Amino acid sequence: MAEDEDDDGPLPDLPNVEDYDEVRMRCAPNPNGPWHLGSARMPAVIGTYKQMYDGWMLVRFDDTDPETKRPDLSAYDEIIEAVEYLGFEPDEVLKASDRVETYYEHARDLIDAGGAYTCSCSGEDFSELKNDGEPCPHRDKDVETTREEFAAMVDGEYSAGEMTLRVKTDIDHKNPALRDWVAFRMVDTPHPREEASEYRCWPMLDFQSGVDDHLTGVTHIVRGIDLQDSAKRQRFLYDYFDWEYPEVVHWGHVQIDAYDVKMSTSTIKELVDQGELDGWDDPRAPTVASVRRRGIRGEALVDAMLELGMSTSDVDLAMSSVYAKNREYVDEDATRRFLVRDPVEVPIDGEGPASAHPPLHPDFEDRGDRDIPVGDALVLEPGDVPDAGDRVWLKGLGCVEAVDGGDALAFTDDDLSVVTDGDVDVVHWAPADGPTVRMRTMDGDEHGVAEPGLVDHAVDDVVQFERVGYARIDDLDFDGDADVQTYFAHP
RNA sequence: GCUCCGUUGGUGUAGUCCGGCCAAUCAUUUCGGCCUUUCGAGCCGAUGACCUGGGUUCAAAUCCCAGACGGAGCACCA
Repeated sequence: MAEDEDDDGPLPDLPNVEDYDEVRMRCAPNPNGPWHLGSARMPAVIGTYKQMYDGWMLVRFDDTDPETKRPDLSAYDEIIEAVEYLGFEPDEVLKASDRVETYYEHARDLIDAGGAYTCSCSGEDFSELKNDGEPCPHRDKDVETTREEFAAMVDGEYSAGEMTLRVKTDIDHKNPALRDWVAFRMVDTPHPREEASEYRCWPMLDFQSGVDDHLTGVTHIVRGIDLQDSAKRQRFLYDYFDWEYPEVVHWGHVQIDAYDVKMSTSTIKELVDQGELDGWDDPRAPTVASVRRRGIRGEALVDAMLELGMSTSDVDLAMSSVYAKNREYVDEDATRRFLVRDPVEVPIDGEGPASAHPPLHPDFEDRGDRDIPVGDALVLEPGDVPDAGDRVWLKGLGCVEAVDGGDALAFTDDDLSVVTDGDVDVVHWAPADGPTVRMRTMDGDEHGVAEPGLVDHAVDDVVQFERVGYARIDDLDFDGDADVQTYFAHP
């Protein structure tokens, strides 16, 4: 890879990079729950830009709403873990709820600059005036009164809804979304973090994030189109403070196919609470934790996210694209194993080998062979059981024919040519007394019997169940309804 | 209603700023073939797209106008 030049990297260039000594970016999640897959796009892109430009990345928890987007105390760590799983390391981690005093200080400065006023209008009243381009009666309040009332807000002397601090922008700006927006409001519910539980006066995102971006020297902001107007609102703030606004790039929303569950933190949380999902890492949940548990590499997710590019239109991420990327990472290390789902037990008689020795990995013969005993009965998947008189080739073992009206199998003396000629299908199989397996998939749990060697793996190994697909070994000491629990990744 | 933004094959993307080299790139998907005692990988091949209508021009995916469709914001959410 070329080191410099615009030799196309994995992402389009950020604007005006040459104007800055260092590209500094932030990933600003709301810790109101663990991450869904869409959230992974932010660290994937920002982390990649960090690598492209040898830049700096901050993870800043924008946890300034203790009520409607109430932080989940365990989500802070889970989000950092998710970032690391994706392969990135934040240079710094901040929590907005630790920085409330800083926001207050800037609010006071803004008030002194004549840039804000306390307002006791109800939401509806203000909205009505605003939509007509009319100032509210509080707009011309003198600075001293605003100072006092803001101090009272900070002291918690108002209840929710009674008082706000508004930034004075342009009350008849042609875009109604930009007119005199709220910078601080009262929240009665204490913040779940002990350290922040006394605050009642909380900044809104546009204020908090605007101040923090400047204070942390952020040069490039990457965010969703839902925050398109944010930059425009914050520019008023930056003008009052005489700050330079960072470069901004917006992208569209991501949808992910293949899931029945809506990709929204609140929806997933609800399903988990109701027990519809077995936690955030349920394979049916469109979450980072879920694909991780399935053995999908963070890098694969990142690669697929990067292919979505940076367009502002909404995009659909095909999980097949994630799977394609993941195969490239895991195939080489994925030991081949047999797993027979919905096993049908069939006795096997006649003369034949006592065991089979297919390779652990066909591309790496030097890794050795498996040892699969045959016994007097084996299991096949229902669709693989031959009808009476038909033959199948038991992979690694040999050709068998259905005898006794289809109730048993007997070895034939056919050689491999029957397979290469296309007359006989090759199927996977397992001894009937092999370890039982529960395999969790996006479409529900499957049960099966595997070859004995499966228990020799370690947790977290990704294996390839031949003719089934890749799966991660999850629990070798499973106390549920099987000996081993696995999570299916993808074909 | 007001204000932004977007629209290239099934999916995503390149190209659009500075019109011609674009009968449109790459990836994925799907389907064939080769190889293979699975699946995958690998190799070969196929299907498949410039939202619509006008205009400018020798020439438009690219510029202009209009429209359609889609998304976002107009919160004391982030």
